[in-house]
Amino acid sequence: MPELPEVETIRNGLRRFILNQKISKVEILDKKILNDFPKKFNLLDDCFLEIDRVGKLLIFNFKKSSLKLLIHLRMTGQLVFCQKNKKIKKLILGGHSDRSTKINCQNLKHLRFKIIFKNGDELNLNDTRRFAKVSLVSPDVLLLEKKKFGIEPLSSEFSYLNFLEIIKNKKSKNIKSFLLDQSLIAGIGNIYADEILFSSKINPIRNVGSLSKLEVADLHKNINKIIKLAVDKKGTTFSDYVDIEGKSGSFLGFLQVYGRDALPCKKCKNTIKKIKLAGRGTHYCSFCQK
DNA sequence: AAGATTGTTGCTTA
DNA sequence: TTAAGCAACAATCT
Repeated sequence: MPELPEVETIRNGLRRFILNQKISKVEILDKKILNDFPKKFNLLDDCFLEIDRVGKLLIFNFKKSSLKLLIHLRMTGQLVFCQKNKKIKKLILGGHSDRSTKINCQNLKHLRFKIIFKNGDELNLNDTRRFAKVSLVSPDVLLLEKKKFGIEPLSSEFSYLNFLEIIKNKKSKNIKSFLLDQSLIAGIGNIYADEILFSSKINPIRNVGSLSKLEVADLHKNINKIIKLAVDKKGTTFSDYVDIEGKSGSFLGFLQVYGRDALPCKKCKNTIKKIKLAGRGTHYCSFCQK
């Protein structure tokens, strides 16, 4: 469930806690989540120098090793930072709003991967459904991976002109699947796709080619606006997320259509519809979105 | 108790 | 060549 804003929130949280901490051990508890991982590796006494993000993918850079640790949380992955002897013992840095997966350091049922630091702190990867992917790869492989991603919606690359360039070759594509396509624009998932389309007053069943110039311009603006706002609010899907000040992700209160099936539209009171599109539950207001 | 859920890949069909 | 649709992946909740 974590989309760009949630992954960015996780990245910011992690940077504050694990950078420059000496690593003492890497534990693999479930091999299924390993994607591309060497049998032998040495990260003892190494540490994380910086954490990057592309789309929904986290990229961990080491100080000594040239290898890159890649973590994709997919749908139910959660990163939990556990401090050994501090006031804040647990810090849930990712995951979803499902109450059943309230995670803590002692809940080992869904623990898949773990990094232990020399001072006793731990970074745990929990994942109920085991879809998460963890890789440890060379810089070359990372470059190949990065090429699969489209433009970053919060980068300066995401200009109106570049957006036109992306959209002009996809005229026959459905607008919702266009937004969800990671190779075109990186990081938008189901929640923000619905919110962006509501904000742009565009019906999700429309074809890209049917959009007017004005609608395309509006859509471009709203992709940036919604994603930026969601990052500011530290994401949506963090029922249990707490940052160091004890604040949780608050975009939930800003949602206009997602999860509001059969509820009145916040703008016009018309009933929000829910349909299946691009294989995903899609929420929209048939009055506001034409 | 069947169906829905979420992200991504991969297959099939048009 | 392109895109839509669907199953698969695994676990859990409704």
